[in-house]
Amino acid sequence: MGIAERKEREREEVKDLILNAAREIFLAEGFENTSIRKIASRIEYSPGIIYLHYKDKNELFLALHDKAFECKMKALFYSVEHIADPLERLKATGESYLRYGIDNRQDYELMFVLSCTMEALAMKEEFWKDGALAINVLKANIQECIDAGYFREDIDLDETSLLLWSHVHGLVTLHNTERLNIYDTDDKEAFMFRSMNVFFSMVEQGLR
Amino acid sequence: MGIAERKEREREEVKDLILNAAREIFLAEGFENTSIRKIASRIEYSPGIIYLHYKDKNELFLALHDKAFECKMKALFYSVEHIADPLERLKATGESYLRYGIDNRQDYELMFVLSCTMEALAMKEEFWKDGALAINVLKANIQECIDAGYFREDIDLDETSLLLWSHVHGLVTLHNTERLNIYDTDDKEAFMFRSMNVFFSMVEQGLR
DNA sequence: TGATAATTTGAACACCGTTCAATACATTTG
DNA sequence: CAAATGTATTGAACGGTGTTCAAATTATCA
Repeated sequence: MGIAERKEREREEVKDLILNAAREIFLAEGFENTSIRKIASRIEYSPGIIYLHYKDKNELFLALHDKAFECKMKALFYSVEHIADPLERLKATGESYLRYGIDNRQDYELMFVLSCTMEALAMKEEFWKDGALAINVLKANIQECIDAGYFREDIDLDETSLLLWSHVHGLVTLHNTERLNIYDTDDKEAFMFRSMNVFFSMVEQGLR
Repeated sequence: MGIAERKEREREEVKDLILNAAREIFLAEGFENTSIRKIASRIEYSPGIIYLHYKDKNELFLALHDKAFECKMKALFYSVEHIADPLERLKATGESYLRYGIDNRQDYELMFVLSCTMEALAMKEEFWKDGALAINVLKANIQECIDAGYFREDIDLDETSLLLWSHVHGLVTLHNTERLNIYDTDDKEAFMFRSMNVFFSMVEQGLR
């Protein structure tokens, strides 16, 4: 029965078409300006088609979220995998995260800010697959730092990972929402990275 | 010339009416659901009236932003003013900030997340009055910690204040956007405060 | 080829921010 | 006091939004 399979394949193709168009518009124009009608007209279908593949706009953006997460988080951790020293790798991860967050605002918003994606997620059971994975890599890295004698042994992996994550997340979001303008600095990015250096030197000394 | 003054007073009254209605709806239903039409109908005026007092929706929200900032930041710093020890006061400030951020999501979003307010601000010249003020209090507190011998003398006030701010801001925003759900904890709030304690113990040891 | 099933459409609904000619009201003038 | 002027407010209209669903189109099967 090759016919049913072809149908299924064609369905998936349209679904991908939608997702890619959505992604393109989203990256170029942001969440607010990515409308169902725009997506539909870009792929030369009627608006209704989207609702035959995604329950609503939230679910479409959740699909974008998942794809970005899958792709970008893997790339992030992969890019620092070669660094043998766990503390150096931890620092490099933070720097890459910050770099990525400010160079890819839309993606970052999709993954870590927008709540429409979380609303869609809450409707599902499979809570956090890739997200949990990323946190696990971070926690493993912290454990390595403990094992290597950089950090003392009694620190909690969850608490410490949140401590690190919230710091870089805070930097990215303050930057991306223009809140760093209160600081009277010419080069905001350099300023952030300097602040991050202070943070890491503090981590190095303070978790020992 | 009492007549012109009365007119002016009436104008201000309507402007305040708008602002208060906007605030009420915003607090109850969030940014997305606060529409010009809803605000107008609540105060029993037509939608057009709002545009006679505010250039657009962004400027209306900037007014809400300014009011929240003026009121809430003052209250925050005032609530810890009595603590003599600078390090203890710094910790208390962080805890109050976190507490406020998660107990008042809408207000927090208004002050530190929404970019519509920043877009409206960018159109104005008077950049950051209250915001800068808040950062200055924080920087002064850090300076006191240096003077009291808690922190070493060569740390940079700007970098360190950003370090502290971005941490608590990160915690609040991760919490408020449901991103802490990746952690398998029952009590997210307690978890955050524990993480913050680790952070402060790290600050204490790492900035000395 | 005709009947049936699956796919896709696009008009319709109830909203949104924003504008602006027209209306309603207040004040001043004759 | 009435008419004329000036000001404040209205609300319909414009071009958008997410979403639904009867209807039209297209593809498969007998």
